[in-house]
Amino acid sequence: MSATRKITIRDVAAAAGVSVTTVSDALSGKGRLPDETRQKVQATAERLGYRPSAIALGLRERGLGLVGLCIAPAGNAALTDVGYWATIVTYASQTFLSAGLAPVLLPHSVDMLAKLKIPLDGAILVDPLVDDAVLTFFEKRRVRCVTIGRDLNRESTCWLDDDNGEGVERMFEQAVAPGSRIAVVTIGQRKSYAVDAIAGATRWTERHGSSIATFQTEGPDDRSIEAVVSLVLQSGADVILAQHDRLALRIAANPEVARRASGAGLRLLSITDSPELEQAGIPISAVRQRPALLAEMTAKTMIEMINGRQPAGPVLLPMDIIIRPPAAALRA
Amino acid sequence: MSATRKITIRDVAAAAGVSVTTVSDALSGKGRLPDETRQKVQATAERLGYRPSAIALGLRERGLGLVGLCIAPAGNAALTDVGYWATIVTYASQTFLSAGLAPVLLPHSVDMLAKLKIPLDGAILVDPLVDDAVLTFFEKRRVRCVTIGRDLNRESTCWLDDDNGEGVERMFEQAVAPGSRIAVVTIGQRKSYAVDAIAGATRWTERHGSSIATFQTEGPDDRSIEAVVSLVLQSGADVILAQHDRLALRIAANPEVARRASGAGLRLLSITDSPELEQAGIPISAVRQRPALLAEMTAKTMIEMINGRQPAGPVLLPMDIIIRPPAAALRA
DNA sequence: CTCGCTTGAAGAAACGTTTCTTCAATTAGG
DNA sequence: CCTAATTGAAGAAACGTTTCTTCAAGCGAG
Repeated sequence: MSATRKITIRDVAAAAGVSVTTVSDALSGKGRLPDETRQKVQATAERLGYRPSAIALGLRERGLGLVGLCIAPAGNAALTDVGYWATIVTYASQTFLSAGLAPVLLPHSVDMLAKLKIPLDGAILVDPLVDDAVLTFFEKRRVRCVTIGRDLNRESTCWLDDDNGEGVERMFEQAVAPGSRIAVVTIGQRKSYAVDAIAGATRWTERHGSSIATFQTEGPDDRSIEAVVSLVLQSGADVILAQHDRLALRIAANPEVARRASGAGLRLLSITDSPELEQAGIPISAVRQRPALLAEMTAKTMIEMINGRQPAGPVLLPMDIIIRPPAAALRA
Repeated sequence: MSATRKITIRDVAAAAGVSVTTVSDALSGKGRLPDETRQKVQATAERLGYRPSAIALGLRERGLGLVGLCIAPAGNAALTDVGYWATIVTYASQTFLSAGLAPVLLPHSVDMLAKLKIPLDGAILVDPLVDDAVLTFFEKRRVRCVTIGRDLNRESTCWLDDDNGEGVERMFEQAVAPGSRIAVVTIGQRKSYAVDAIAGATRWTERHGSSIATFQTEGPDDRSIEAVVSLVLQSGADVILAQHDRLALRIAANPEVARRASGAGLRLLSITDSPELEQAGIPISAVRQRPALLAEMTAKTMIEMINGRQPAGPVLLPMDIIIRPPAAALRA
């Protein structure tokens, strides 16, 4: 420690008895200098423990190579709670670091962001909300931004996502009988992945002459969910499509759902997959997202943008379909 | 987008027909300016979309408020795989952000770090290796560093950790009968937490006249572990203390261990806890680490250092003890 | 009328680099 | 021996701010 003043290039120059230009040239291997001078300067710099100031460098180069990583929260979940996010952070960071860029973890709060005085070369926003304020903040500050998923009320941003629409459509193709009555259960804020997934399901129903109805839970509490589930059951649905795995598990916990599902009179599907679905009492088919690949591609898009290339339009990644057939089907 | 040159304070000054000083004063609320001028300048700045350069600011202020977060890998595990690390990253980041500092995710690789030209105000290193090269790198660059756990071959760094020694000692007090024959099984690189834990166990044995023997596996593969376990069993140990939860689970999978443990003739303990231990076939007591608190305190220590206060010596956090009594004891 | 105080605003230095330009001294060539 | 080219090294500008200092104009008081 000991607040020793930082050693600058001027200190080295003075100590070596040369000009700052000479020091700069000697250390960077540029300019026209005899080896003798070069070595003398290098030795002096070493002795003094000189390190060039990254900030001064950044001032010249117009950028330090910092990229933000920002995750819009879903409810009260934090990075730790959602493996999907942790995977994205890990892989995006890795990609950035390999390119010599440093990933900065950003809060999804305009107030906190405003306090951070850091020169971002770009930022990735994961799961933006509708009318996302952070996205607006980035636009105002002219920070390049790529999102994973999209802000449903915004046209302009560059985004990537799993191809949830195509994924769900394909899952229906494999797991659902034509003519089925579909019930979609949504929960929480309107998210682009859910919208796309429902669009995919709708395309399937249009092709196969099935019906589709959407149910929205009032809240994430068990009572609201129970209420919606009983509505769904009354509606005579053959197939329930849940917005995400946690919701699917809660729906699966309903005794009537479990009874009908085990008898193959009901099929439970989820728009997102997770290891926990494996453990559910009844089979739950799902579309599996690919956060690692998604993160890598998003980071690469960001790198392209930083290097001045025009970003491509939206990119949609094909997904894996996880079919967990009902016991009845297995027996057949 | 569109590589439009950045708007500088000079542009605003020219557009408003004033000097840069006036612009700076007008926008920061300092200086002596009539409201009229102030507003005119503010309007011009707004119109042009002027944003002060964070780098230029940083150059004056000697620092941008960037703190590194670096995790020394254990084997091939990444951030995603270890909940402990994800928790640390989450909570440390939160603490930094609340203090207006921006957390940067750093690789545990000197080569990659050297390519990153960023002005770090400090860094946290989690689980440093013995003779950790990254720690040396930080020292050379004069980057303030706090570690979670410590480099066993280094005296000088400021570090915090769970109090593994006291924790294990207390666990023994509660779970182990005096006179027991203790076998400690270690795996992988020598880590400070394991060294401390073994020291705690040794203190307990010295007080209670028990014996302690240490076994090191050759590698992380099942064969090496089996070999060590059979040695341990031959040694007639009553108590096995495993270096971490994953190792404990593998040891628990040994049939002979399971047999003896279910009969209360053997007690299996682990230096680290995890939810998976709950699911093990036999009871495994453990000391539970507190990554959230640890991360918060470490981040606060770092903030203190950045603010110029002398860091305290090592800080050890009291741990929770998770006793999972053998079935025999439950019956009694 | 002039001195001194206040007000409004500009100039300049400093933060730490790199790079472009300049310049003197040395060497080679005719 | 004089000119031209080369070599070694320094000067200065630029990157974008903030802040300390300076300065002129206006105004009231003596």
